[in-house]
Amino acid sequence: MNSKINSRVRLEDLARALKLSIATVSRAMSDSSRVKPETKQRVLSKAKQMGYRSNQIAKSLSSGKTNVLGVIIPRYDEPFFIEVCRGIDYYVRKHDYRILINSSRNSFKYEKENVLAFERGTVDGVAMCFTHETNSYEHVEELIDRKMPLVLFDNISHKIDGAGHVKIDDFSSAVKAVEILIKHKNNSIGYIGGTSKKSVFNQRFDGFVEAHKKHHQSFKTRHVLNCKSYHQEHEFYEVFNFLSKLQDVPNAFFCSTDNYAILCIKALTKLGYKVPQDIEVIGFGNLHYSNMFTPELTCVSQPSFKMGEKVAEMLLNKIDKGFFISNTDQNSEIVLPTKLVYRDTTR
Amino acid sequence: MNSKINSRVRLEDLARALKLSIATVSRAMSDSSRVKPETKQRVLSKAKQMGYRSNQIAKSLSSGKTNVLGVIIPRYDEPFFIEVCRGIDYYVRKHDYRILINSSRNSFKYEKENVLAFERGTVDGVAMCFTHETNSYEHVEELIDRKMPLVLFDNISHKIDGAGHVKIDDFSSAVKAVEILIKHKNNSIGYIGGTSKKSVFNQRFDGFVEAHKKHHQSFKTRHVLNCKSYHQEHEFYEVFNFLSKLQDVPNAFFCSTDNYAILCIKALTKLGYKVPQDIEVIGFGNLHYSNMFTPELTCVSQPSFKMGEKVAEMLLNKIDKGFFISNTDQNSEIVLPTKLVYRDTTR
DNA sequence: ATTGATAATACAAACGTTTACATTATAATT
DNA sequence: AATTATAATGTAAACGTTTGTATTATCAAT
Repeated sequence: MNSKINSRVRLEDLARALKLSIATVSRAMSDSSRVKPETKQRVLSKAKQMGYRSNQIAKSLSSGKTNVLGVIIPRYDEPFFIEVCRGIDYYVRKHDYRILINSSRNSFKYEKENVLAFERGTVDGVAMCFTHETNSYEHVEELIDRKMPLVLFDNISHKIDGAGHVKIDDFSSAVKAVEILIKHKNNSIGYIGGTSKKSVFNQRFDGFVEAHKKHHQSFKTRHVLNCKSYHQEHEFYEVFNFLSKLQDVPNAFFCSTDNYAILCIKALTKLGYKVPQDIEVIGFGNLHYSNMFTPELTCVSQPSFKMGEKVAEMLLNKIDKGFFISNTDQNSEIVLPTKLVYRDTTR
Repeated sequence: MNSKINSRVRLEDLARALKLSIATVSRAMSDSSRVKPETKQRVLSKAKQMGYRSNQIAKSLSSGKTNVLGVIIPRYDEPFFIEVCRGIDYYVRKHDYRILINSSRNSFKYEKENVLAFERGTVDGVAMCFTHETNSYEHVEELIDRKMPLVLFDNISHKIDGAGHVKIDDFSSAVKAVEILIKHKNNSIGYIGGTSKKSVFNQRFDGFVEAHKKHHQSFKTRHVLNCKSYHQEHEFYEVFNFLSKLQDVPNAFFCSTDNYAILCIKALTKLGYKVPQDIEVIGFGNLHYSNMFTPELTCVSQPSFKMGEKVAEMLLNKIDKGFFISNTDQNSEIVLPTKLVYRDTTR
């Protein structure tokens, strides 16, 4: 069985040493009003002396609470997700919770595995962002059926009944960004973005389209690139290839992430264009390294840390209340504001 | 007590439904040879039908194993640490483990809290990197006393008896990098790095000194900067200030991280210098975005993902063996090789 | 049929807590 | 001194597993 039992101090050991019952010791440790101050003091100092550490597993089994939140992100190596995790962590620590992060490695299969793992009782609630592959939702619906508090964030194409939703308005944010480019008298604007399988990217592209429509301007399909690659280097070549083959390079680009914007600028520079003098570029995200580049990137700033905090807040509320905020409830969805950060890649 | 009991299917429910004992059902679920194939089949299909999910908490309490590894990193927002986590995660998943990441937020106080949390039985082992503030080690020694398998990585100034150690050779890597700059006939080389409180930075600086000594070349103390800031923007101004005040800007810089190298290049560019034509720069780390900058960064490549894998391997070995690889054991330390990646910031 | 071996299953304790309920101690009131 | 209220502590069940040991079933050999 348990191989470490011999070394661990348990409530029982404290109880024996103090000639008290386990119950009293337990209550003393949790500062219950039912044990007298003097006894509490004795227990506490004995606990310290004997190096007692409560067994969180036993506590969890008994109380039905783990004080751990599960977080499922599509991948580790995208700073946005880490930033959201940081926000979640920051918030929940104040409430004595910890987070267990699982990456889906960009695969629906792993996403399902991760959800399954969280059905095993190791977490009190789940925060989650879908991969680009996800287009069926039985796995999360089952999670909800099992009464697991769930909050979804970012990349939401599809509202899930019983889950909370935290996102930004990708569509209008994109509209605003592209409108800037239009107002700057760019009559030919290109779009470079990630896979069209990902809902957020589609919404940002739709915003790109909408801005054109709104201002009675048109764009060329050949100026639109939806990248398929996942590795940094491949992505760069995809962007570079795309741009180098164009006869008529647009005067401006709207990119669906900062990463694409940076790659776009790099490729344009390589092709002899100057940003922003010849061509303007706007990114999306505002990663912490976006202002380390020269020229510093103009972009839509996405409140990733804040998003994490909101996700956490919503999730802890759900856990607390012990019931489920319904989809019709105004609290089931939070849309966070974005803002445009003007830096050096626009004029 | 537990508020979810009503909904959860337990072994007992399966047992009752199948008119079997809990023990048999438990054994069937874990594919024990003591239960006959036909019964196993019945159990499995009933489990599926009733939507049974084993309770990991109960399992852990009973078996003394959580199948979770604790990982303590100084901070989330440094891609190096995330990359190490990714390596750990990648390795341990193959062995049915998960990781619980805790950030110390660059503070020794939180680091101790994190260690304490892991003494509560929620993890089977701990992987950890010290913050720059850490210079006392009772907390980890206590962890070891409590028989917790422990592997330290990166930033190790001080060997801890009973712990495993995984690192790179910061000193020689720095020597090699600076030697390149010397071979390129740079007779004046500067150093820009992080806080001298952090062991890895000291070791890299010592390498910088050693390379000079080895080649009978000297450097000026006024060409050395140990940054004190922690925020991206402050860091930039610190670097920019430092450089703008110099009468005699060196012909080359060795920076103790990629980040400083990038900030250094940005500052130099702002001051009108061309990299690498006027001034060469070498970074340290090889972050995934180091080659997105123009010019692409020449740097010492640190095998962060690999480091994670090695940490994980060592930790699982310790857990398996159930005993402690002593410090004298050759297996208690792994030093991973680095390599110099030549890109565009050197000639 | 009886015996014996072994396969299959059952019983019950253990893991370390929490907590409802029961008991005992203490102090205030008569 | 007896009664009562309440403060303090104790007893034991429960949380859902695993696993050592005990029991029963099965079947081959006599």
